Amino acid sequence: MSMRRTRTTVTVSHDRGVFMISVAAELAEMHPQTLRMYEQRGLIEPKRSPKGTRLYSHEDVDRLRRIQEMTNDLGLNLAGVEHVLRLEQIDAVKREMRGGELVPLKHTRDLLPRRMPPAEPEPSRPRRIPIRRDGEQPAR
Amino acid sequence: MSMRRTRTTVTVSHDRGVFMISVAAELAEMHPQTLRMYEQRGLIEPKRSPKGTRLYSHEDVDRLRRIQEMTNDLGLNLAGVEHVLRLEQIDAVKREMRGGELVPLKHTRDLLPRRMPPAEPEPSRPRRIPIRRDGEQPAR
DNA sequence: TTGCTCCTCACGTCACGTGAGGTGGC
DNA sequence: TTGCTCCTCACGTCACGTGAGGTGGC
Repeated sequence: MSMRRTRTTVTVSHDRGVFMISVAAELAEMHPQTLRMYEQRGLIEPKRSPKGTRLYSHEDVDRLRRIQEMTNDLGLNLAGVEHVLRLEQIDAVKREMRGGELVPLKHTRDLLPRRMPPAEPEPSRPRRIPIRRDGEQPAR
Repeated sequence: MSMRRTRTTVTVSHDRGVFMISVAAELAEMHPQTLRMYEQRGLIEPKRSPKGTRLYSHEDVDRLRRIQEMTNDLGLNLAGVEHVLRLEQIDAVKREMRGGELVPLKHTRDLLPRRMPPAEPEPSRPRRIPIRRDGEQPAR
């Protein structure tokens, strides 16, 4: 009867990488390949085991579910998801330095980078650089 | 020399419909057809002349340029634009009833409608209702 | 061997912008 | 008549999700 433990509660730190990709995918109700894609786009950054296997934390899974929500329920594309998450980031920072003036949201976008901040590997690419107003005025 | 006015400044109320679609489109640097599309999706609601011609206000054009920015520079799709504009709306309301507690943004999305509020004619449609986790587990 | 991991490439579907086509009134 | 408006329909392009194919180590 070596140390028979009945019911043990294991506490896992919220940001510790514990789920391999198949498990994380199942928890987040996503395709594993999708998780890899999101990582490539810089939406999520799972830890890695020494062998290189992705390890997702509880926080990571939560984030994935939020992304899932925006993507599936609200229909945002990934650029939209990135933008919203960034807005929340900014909002969190502003709340942190509370007590000061609240910056009116109309100007908040001035704080947003046109390109992603240093940490992010890939910038959100513009969809198109259209040549607009073409064929609108024959010759003027 | 009947009433020769040199340099008159006309003041136009910011929400008064004054630009017909071709002008508004040029000011916003968009295709007129795009403006019609945005209206159909509930992103913009220009006034109408008695004859039914759309009349865009300065506010409308500003809004169009903001949409343009999100769409072209940041790559958001229209669902994303709707969402962001709605978030700002909520934020504005919260700021209005200032002095009270700030609602943490993590919970802000609980205030968001799954479907659009009364004023909006068309709800943002979900992109897909995927049957996920298919082909992931053969038989379990 | 099986079942996972890693990766890259390719295809199908959908959103969205815009062109076209036909109407009607200054 | 011309040039605008209105509308609807259709097509091309791109994003994104996912399947497939081939690798390697418990």
